[in-house]
Amino acid sequence: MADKNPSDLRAERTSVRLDDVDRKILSLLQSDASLSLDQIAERVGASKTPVWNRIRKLRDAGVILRQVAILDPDALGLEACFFVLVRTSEHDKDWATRFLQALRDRPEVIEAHRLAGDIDYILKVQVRNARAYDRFYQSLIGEVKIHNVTALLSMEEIKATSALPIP
Amino acid sequence: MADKNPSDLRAERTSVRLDDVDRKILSLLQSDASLSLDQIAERVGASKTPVWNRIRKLRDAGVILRQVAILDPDALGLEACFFVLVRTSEHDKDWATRFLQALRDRPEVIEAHRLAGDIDYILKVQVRNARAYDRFYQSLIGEVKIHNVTALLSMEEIKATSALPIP
DNA sequence: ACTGAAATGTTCCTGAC
DNA sequence: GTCAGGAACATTTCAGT
Repeated sequence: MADKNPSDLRAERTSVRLDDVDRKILSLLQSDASLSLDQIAERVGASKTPVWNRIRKLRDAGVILRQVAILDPDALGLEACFFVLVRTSEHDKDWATRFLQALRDRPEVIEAHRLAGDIDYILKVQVRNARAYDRFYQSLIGEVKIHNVTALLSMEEIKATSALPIP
Repeated sequence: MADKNPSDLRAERTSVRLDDVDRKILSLLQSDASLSLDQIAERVGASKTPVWNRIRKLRDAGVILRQVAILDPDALGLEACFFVLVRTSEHDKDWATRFLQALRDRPEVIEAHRLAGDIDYILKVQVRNARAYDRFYQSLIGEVKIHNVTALLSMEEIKATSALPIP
């Protein structure tokens, strides 16, 4: 996988200009990246060459980041999903660095965001069961000091898509 | 690609047995599904045919759900990400059906979970900016009655992966 | 800038061993 | 598990529109 270099000069600040054909291509690839060039060309109503050129351009422009396989958490026995709301008292840079590293090092942490407002961080954590979550939690608070933690347990995944709304 | 038949007898309730080679294959495909069979075979230390048979088995068993392209939200101009905590007073089935449909219909809703505890639902919403979030919010509460909503604005995506921890 | 065709190399997938 | 081969596909190029 290509690393994201934050200092490189890709056109990420100014959002890329897309026409309807680009949008259709992106929309198709977001839902099924195993489609062949022939199938994509047919569905967007163009021929292979221009479609191929557009996909290349979208990749180079950084619109398409990568292609991945989506696995079923249940089939892997990962039946518990928690959203974790974190409040911290520490706000120095050293603490933040260690906290971020702790999150990046733990594969159970699927997603982590720093927030505006009185909750400082939100995590999405996918584990086998509640006991596995507790192990994760104990290990995390053992590694970095955290003021307050609220865990929200998901009972049902109503919707989960990797597809962004294409503007 | 083979169609998924929802009524078939896949072993999704009992988690599938995996050996180290399966785990390696899944781990590779989770981070880069554009790898060729040759490359995967080389990296897991096996030859093409057995690797191909394993991938087929993992697909048929429902462990590998699908293959998608991951897009960059910033490159698409989707610079605002909100986590939305929803409390409702209504708990009848009709309300739930309409609420779920409203979420499924809105492409800004990337993720939606029903929760245990005093917060009933959590949503992840990806939009262009705060104004677009407000439009989404107004439209949602206009469609279904919601008791209480808290929006958490993401300032920074610390980690975001589609890769599950493989047990 | 797109189409259609064609050439070439690569990869997939099957079947034999 | 290995190997080999035909089918399918991706990736260029090129002439015509």
